[in-house]
Amino acid sequence: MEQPRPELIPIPAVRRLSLYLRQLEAFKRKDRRTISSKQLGESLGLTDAQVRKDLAYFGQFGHPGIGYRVEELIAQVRHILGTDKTWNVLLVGAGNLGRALLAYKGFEAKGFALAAVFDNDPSKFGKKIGQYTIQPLSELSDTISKQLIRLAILAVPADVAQDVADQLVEAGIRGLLNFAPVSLTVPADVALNAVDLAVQLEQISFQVSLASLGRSPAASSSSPTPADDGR
Amino acid sequence: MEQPRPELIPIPAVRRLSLYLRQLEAFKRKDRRTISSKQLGESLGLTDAQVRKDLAYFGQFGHPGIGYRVEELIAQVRHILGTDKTWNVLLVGAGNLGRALLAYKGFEAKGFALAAVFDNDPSKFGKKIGQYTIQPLSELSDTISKQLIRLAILAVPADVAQDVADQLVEAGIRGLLNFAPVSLTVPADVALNAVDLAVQLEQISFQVSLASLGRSPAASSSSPTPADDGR
DNA sequence: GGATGTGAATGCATTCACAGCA
DNA sequence: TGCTGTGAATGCATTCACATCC
Repeated sequence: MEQPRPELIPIPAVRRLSLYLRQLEAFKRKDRRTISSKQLGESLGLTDAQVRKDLAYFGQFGHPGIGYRVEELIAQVRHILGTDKTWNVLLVGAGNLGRALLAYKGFEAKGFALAAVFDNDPSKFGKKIGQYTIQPLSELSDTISKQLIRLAILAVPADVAQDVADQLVEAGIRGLLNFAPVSLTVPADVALNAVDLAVQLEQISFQVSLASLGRSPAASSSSPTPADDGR
Repeated sequence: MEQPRPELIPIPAVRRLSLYLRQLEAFKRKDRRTISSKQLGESLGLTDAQVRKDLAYFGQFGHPGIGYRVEELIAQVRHILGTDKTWNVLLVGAGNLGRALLAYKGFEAKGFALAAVFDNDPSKFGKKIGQYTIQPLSELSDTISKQLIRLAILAVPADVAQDVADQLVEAGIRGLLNFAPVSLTVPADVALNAVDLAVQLEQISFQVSLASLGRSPAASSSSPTPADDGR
């Protein structure tokens, strides 16, 4: 009955929650009505116990003997993640990456709506990208309060990223997704996640180097294995 | 003296290694010659003990009383990650995201070189993007063996991602960075990392929801805190 | 003094294994 | 029987604290 104290929820469990949601939506598209922890786990390369434990951190969603009802669990997970309502998201940086993110249509279905685009290059001010007009950073506070924006995506060059982040926080942004290859400093009450392409490639480089070297004499093992995901 | 067995290296330590490298390169640009575990840790929001333990998994790189010599440690970490040599990387998917990745110039400096671009849309075959000519997937094996490519970036729509991944593996790719929002299945000896934009935003949504709700009466805490990074 | 490298202690996260419900 | 939810047991990762070296 009691909601579990958020403090004791493992961060990895929250990350997996997003993956469960993605799988559940895929199962729903295939008209699956219910799913067991075993099946959901297998689709992600996880054990059934892991799936049950993760979900149990947030409440009791399953039905003994049945499993989880797909549609019901989707609604629950969306509610937990906060994506049952739509978030307005602001983008800073109208370079290549920024424009690609703008063009990506997958957001809306996931509960995020691009609401405004900013850049610090005066030559871009007023120009339109699709439906969006590029605004100068000086209009940040205004736009944020008028459109109730709380989340921002940062797709600016590394050398200005901290400066822009500071302005965003100052203007009231509560969560930040950083694509610039630098480590940002923000107040403790501002959520921060980072995606660094080079870091991702380096992780793969490490794994491949390791495999081609060591991996024991039986290096030619290639069982048609389950799925691993971004870590 | 002995190289530590790779099996007992924590995966989180490898992830942080990439972040250490990024910081070290930044310190080098500022002409720092040496750095202590404390300073390196602080720049990333980690403890000194964590930094020392992580680095010690891979060897003895420090100098008691001095710290780590920046340039020396950069070379060591690059060697560990396998980025002291350049990797040829292939891109599949010449859509918005793919083109943005192509345009991103940060790769070379990090040890990765875009070597070829593929798509499965016949109307794109032969077209040029920058210096790259878009090739059909049927030429995968050929190009991979001729240019010695082992890594691939997948920036295709979700519904064809698994199919393309299978072809890449079949053609000899050893590591895969997946941007499609699906969970891929690959053989155990193929390295796989995934970046899903929606998942990243959901994590932030969760954190922000949590903060605005609970976070104890003292919710107005905003100490100008250290850096958190992609998790 | 100022720093590393590292066993030992702690703290988290995962897995096990089973009671209980449909 | 089939499956969940969950304490208890295990296994990893982080932190502590100190011997050691410049």
